[in-house]
Amino acid sequence: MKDMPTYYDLVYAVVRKVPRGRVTNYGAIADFLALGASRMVGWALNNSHFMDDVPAHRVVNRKGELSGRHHFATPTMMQELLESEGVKIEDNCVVEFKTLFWHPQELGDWEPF
DNA sequence: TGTTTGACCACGG
DNA sequence: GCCGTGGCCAAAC
Repeated sequence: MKDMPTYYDLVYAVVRKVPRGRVTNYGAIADFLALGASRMVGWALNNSHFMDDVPAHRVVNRKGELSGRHHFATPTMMQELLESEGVKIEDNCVVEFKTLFWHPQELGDWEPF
């Protein structure tokens, strides 16, 4: 683990800011953080497994599909977590994803720390 | 040190 | 509206 601040921390911070019962996608985070590469968000979330306060289950791909469910402890845990927050999941896709979609820019001015 | 891959997205056909 | 291709940056091999 590293202490030096990286885009990981920014991704983690943004994901933590995601309101409960709301979901976002990699592109939004990548665009908000100006990473220029959505793949990095996925990589960051991959390391987020070591974090407890990072609700990675609220992050889905642009299609609203739970692309990362396979990376969780159990493939169904991600869906269970989302449903537990009031987010309906059907066929591994977020129902009304377009409506439940949340953009980090909604925070306006935010502080990673 | 160069190649490959990765929880992706945008664009074009 | 679906499928194929390119691009993006970073880490692992």
